[in-house]
Amino acid sequence: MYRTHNCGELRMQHVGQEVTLSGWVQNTNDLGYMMFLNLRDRYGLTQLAFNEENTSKDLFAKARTLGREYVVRVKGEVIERASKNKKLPTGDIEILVKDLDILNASKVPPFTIEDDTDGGDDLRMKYRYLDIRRAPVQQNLIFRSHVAIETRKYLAGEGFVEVETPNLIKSTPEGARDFVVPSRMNPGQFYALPQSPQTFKQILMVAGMDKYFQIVKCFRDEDLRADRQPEFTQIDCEMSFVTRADVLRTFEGLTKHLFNAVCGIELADFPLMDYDEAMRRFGSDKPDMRFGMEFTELNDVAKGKGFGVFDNAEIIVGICAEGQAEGYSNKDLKKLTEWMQRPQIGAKGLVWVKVNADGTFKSTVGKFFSDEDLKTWAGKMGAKAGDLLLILSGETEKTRKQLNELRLEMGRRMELMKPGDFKPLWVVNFPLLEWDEESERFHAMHHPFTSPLPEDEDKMLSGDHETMKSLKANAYDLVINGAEIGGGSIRIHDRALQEKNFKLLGFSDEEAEAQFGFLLGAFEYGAPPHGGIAFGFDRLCAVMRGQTSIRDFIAFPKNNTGRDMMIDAPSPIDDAQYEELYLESTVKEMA
RNA sequence: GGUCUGGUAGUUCAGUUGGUUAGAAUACCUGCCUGUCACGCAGGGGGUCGCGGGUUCGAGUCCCGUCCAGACCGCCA
Repeated sequence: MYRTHNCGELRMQHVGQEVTLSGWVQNTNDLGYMMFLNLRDRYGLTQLAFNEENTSKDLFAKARTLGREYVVRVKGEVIERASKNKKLPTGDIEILVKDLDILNASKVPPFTIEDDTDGGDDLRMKYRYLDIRRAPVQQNLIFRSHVAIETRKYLAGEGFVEVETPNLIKSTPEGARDFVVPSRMNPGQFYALPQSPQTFKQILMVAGMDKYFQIVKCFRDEDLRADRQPEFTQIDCEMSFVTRADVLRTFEGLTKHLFNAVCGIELADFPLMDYDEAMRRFGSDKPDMRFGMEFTELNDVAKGKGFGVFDNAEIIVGICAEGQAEGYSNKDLKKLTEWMQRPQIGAKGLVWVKVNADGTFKSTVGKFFSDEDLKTWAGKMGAKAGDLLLILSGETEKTRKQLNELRLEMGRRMELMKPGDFKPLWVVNFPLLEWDEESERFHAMHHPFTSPLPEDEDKMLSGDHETMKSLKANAYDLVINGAEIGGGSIRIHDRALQEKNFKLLGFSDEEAEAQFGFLLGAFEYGAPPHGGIAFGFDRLCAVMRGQTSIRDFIAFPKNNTGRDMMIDAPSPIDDAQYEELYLESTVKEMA
């Protein structure tokens, strides 16, 4: 037998018992006449004690050969400690060891297996099996498991059926780049890994499954970020005979359940906000609602005073940073301006106004605007004495995006994003289409199966650019603390409307038929009205624990070049594999 | 595809205007230590300063190239 107890459960009540424990050596503490050792497993740490009085010479000598991360089994008696450690749950007791088996030796690990490791990311990923021995990483994976289990419980309770969909599917040019898998049995042909099970779940609705879900891996061959991996997990769902309200109610319920069951947090009802409103008030389709600092447009009060930059701008818009006037010197504001001018943000400049306590103003544009003018601005922006106004101008879409970055940066600097504070938001009525400069055509903002709002259906093929831009989709996103947690839509379930949408997106009838003929065909056999949603599971876990990097919630993540550092993938394949797969040698030479 | 930051001991980092034998902490090894728990004390080993080229009497330091890592922009229907 390897153990009677784990390393986290022994307490005073066990004193006197003979126990067997197995685990890893966390550290040794040799005082000469006696030696202590912490034994670690997933459940905690238990101190082992050896001393000259009660330990045989041989056993003591054997204990002294132990190094960090050795795997051992010990038998001994639980005794009360002479000096207790209040920091450990097991700190009242220790094991007086009578028998010690070394189950496996260990090399000295390249970084310390402690909560705050000294190892860098690179090393941690290469030795991920050592990294996962660390409590914080284990806690994240255990947390993730809880969220998955509670998701299944809740959705099963709502009558959802978990159905698996295939991983080897068909490549489509829409959307993200596909990962592609050559088919040996079909020379020159390729599978693609799914970017999402979208079409399959819709087919399941046509098939009458009514409520489907799946916790499913999805794959996108695009560049990575701290919150983006090439393979990631979604809570994917679809429901039949539902309206938007039904979907939102169900998944607001899921979200509340998860926060409650896993974190013990009661969330209030989620507000709804129109996409247009989110853009106007926050310059983002995923506003962080933990703090205000909303946008105020100043076009009507800042134009026509001879300041050319403003006079020629499509929009003049600002935020009010409460109480920040004193904290920012001219030098700080110059630095902030330069931060805004970095290519990543690309603002041309930044206008600032300090509201002084005596009712005067200090600003970059004092030459063009009187204190009376600035007072009007301050009033419009709801500013008080001591506040700092930050104002951008230019083309509407770009300027709002830039001011969004500034709002978030000020929020960070002013520490307005408080840990433990969760502010969910439904963003609804997204545009149906998005103009793509590069290919000079419209793309589906969500995906091509998203239904337009009913009142927009007739306008779909008008051909007028502005009308196309104004079309609204029955699509919705769940945003928590500025992170997009999930998105979905009420789908098209009618062949004619789906064909119309494909046409709008620049598909020829032949292309539509070749790529999505199976779906169009299915729509002809009694497709019910349906809609759904997908949550980014990794991201949800990270946000629930107040973290931004999803890598810490994935057991074996990839680095920012898409490489698995532990197994060293991707890697070349051998010549026989090339031949078997009928791949050209030119490809081989590049690898 | 682009911008920025970094690469020095097993590890995390410092290293001044270019100037003696490249340091600290930690880890590791040895010895001492009657209750440690970040134990303590004494000693020891450990370096192709990512790689290649250049400038210079002299390069960890400056320049060019390159590789690797990270953050971000593009991209992610």
